[in-house]
Amino acid sequence: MTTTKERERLTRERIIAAALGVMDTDGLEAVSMRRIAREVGVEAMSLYHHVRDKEDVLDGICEAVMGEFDYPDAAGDITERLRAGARSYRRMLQAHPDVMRLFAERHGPARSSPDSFRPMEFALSLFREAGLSDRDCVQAFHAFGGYMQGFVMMEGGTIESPEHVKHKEDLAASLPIDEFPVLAAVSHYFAECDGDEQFEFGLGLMIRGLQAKTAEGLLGDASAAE
Amino acid sequence: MTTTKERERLTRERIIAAALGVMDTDGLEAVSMRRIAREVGVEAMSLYHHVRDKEDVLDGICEAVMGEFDYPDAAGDITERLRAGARSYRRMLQAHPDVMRLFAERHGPARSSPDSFRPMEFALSLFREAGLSDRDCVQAFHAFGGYMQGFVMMEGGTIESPEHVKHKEDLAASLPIDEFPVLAAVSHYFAECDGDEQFEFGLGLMIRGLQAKTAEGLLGDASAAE
DNA sequence: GAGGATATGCGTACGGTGTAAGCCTGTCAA
DNA sequence: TTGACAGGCTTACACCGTACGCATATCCTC
Repeated sequence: MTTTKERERLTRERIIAAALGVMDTDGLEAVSMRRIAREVGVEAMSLYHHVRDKEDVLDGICEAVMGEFDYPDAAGDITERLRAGARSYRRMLQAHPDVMRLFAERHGPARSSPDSFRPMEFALSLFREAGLSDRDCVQAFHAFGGYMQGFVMMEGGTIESPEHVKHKEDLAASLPIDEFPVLAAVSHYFAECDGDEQFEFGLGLMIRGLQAKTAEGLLGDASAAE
Repeated sequence: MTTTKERERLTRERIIAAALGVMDTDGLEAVSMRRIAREVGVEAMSLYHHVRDKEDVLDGICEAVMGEFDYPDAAGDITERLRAGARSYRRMLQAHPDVMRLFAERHGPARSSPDSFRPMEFALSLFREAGLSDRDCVQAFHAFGGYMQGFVMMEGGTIESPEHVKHKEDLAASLPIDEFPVLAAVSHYFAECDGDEQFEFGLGLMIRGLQAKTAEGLLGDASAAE
């Protein structure tokens, strides 16, 4: 006779961890209440004692992932620290490829607990340290956040079937060259592109832009003072 | 007696247009085969004579949206043309808020027909005109594409219930100030932030970065020639 | 200890989903 | 006239989220 004692107690945390596990191994569509329940050794309806509904579980997944954000060491100059933070954020997202789809539904990471605001505070403090006005901190936050999430979203992550990849390549190769001259000319670089390098490139653009902005110094701040 | 003649002939295009309509008015979750069928005055299974499966319909939606991309006039200097292209892309996405969720599943716009490559060719030709090496064209494409899509994804679009918005504001307001000093200091700018302005800011960063890159001139090209 | 309250599990059931398989009929070529 | 076929419809199945009610294990109060 299994008592509540001997079978591990069901909690919201266990449920969300199980859901995250299912998402990572079998993809977002595999995440169903019945599947999560099976994973934790329980019937589907029992989950509802610990979570409001499925949406609540998905929010929990977002939170859990954000909780894995690895705050980089405060070493190097500020631009290097910005880079390190961005790399860390990308790694966090890449570790759970389908989480971007949840972010997309939620228009960004679901921030439903104080903890999930910590990476945000971290980012803002970096921008402030870089010498940006309060106003520009918010702007930069949106700019960098948009770039990082958009980039990871585009670069994929979930395993695409080889057949599917082949189909895309075939289509690209079959394009009429006279209508797509530039695409044809640069397609080689698309094929061999390295994710890390691409990410650094865009990151470099934004940081250079930021440097130009701070170089303007008081001008930028003055316009922000409104 | 309704003949095939008098009731408008069912086609893939009509199906996808209906699906897009449902998505725009009632959101992505409302897009079901039964609902689409009702919309075009038919039973669900009839759709399968014109469409492989639901995934095919969703791909079609992505294509249809990409087809709405409005190529801006070739006026002004190259940076202004880049800005105009980016604005146009954002407007396209904003016109169909939930399409970003489809893009997220597909790791970018589903490019399943030659037509859907046209905006890509356009973007690449702009970068080339800006003086970038072939290699940097691809890098810039990923950087700008990531930024634009990520930004639109974050800024939302689907109607969020007022209750939901209020909940988020309450949570943000309830954060302990000593743990979130920067967030507290700049929160005012989050509240009043204007989407257009934010978008331009990030866009400005990337373009400035690009200018710095092209200013290096031959150096950048030489390293790319490898 | 006895008794009741509460928390947490389970089972059943309903209305939704995507779609496989087969049927029925209007159109058209031979 | 006949036969093929395209393009609708119907039925059916396995899944989904979850409302509702019941059983039991735990704990608090007397």
